[in-house]
Amino acid sequence: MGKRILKHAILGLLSKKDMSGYDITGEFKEEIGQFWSAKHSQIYIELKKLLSENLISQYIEMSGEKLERKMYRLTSEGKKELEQWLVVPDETIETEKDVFILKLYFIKHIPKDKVEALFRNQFNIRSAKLAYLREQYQQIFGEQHPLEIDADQLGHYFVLTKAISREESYVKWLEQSLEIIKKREY
Amino acid sequence: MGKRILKHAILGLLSKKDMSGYDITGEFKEEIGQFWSAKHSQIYIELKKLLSENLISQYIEMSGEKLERKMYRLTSEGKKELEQWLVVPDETIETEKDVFILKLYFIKHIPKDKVEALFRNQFNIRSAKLAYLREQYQQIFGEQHPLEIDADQLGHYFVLTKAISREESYVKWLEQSLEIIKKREY
DNA sequence: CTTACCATGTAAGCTGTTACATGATTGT
DNA sequence: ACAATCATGTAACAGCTTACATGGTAAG
Repeated sequence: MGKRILKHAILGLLSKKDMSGYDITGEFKEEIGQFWSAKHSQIYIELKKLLSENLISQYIEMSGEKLERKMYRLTSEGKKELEQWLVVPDETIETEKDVFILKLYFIKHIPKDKVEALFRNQFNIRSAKLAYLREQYQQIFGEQHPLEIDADQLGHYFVLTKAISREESYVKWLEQSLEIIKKREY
Repeated sequence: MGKRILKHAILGLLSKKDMSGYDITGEFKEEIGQFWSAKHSQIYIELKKLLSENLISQYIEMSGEKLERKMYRLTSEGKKELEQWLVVPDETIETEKDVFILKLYFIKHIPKDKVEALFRNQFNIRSAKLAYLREQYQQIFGEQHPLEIDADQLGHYFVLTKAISREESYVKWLEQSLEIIKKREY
């Protein structure tokens, strides 16, 4: 049996407010998408499953004349399920897969100039992501001190600071490693 | 079509030396398992696929009287395929999934004492991992300067330093975040 | 003798991606 | 008109995990 993480991610998102499948798809393109995501095709299927498990309920909202938005709301059962899942500590850590580092493990088979190109590509992507995350942080929290952040925004704060910390560390390591590559003859 | 990453990971591992499916399974429990891994059930299937694609060849080695080890070796085609794959820059970054941070996004629904327990649990797991990685580094590279590391070991060096950097950053962020949690009333 | 490890494989089921398919709404 | 975005869904396939299944070897 799988761990049904998407199931609980959706329950969590619906705990903030009622949403459609389309809305949920959009959420995974925002900050939380740094740590979990899914495509709409999977989300619509999961929503049907949750509905049949009575963890969520459905109602229709109209967008204009004909366009139906199927809105979903947590049931009390769904809220209970979410709360139970949240407090269970995870005993093990999943492999945090990273194809760039996997490739680097086989660096012996990559020509030196190509190695530098791969590093620069990764540096550009990661730097752009970091800049985007910092901008998000500024827009939402500005110069606010963490102790003064609203309880409703605390989850958002942690997700953003974690994502920023992850990318900062990545970029720093890339810089250091590229320096080593450039200095070495191999 | 998928990206066939396991396929190339196996080709990469076989580029170092001939291995059995069991050996490859073992490799994914070592350092490279920090960035990619697979279970034996998947590996045996992938090896058959690679064999039918003529990217690897097979021979039998005996362990004792009756126990057969099916050894695999890169073919020249396989080596070419690997080298081609290695130099292609990845345009996008996959979501680096992390269930702990996902849960934290829904912190509003976790009682304060349980939040602290979750943090401490994560701190213990990550610290242990970091200690293990540092020990590995010491054993393999000791006080050696990066510019003096053997070309054969360079991939290993980058994978280990990246894993250490990742865990250091994670632990630091956990400490800072737990401080905030403890100071806040919510 | 018994435990841990070596060694390979299949089956069932769940998770996730890509592609196919359709139609409405909003802004230019 | 046209494009971008809103909105929902299914089908086929690929990736991955868990469980089932079997047997050999080495050390105490």
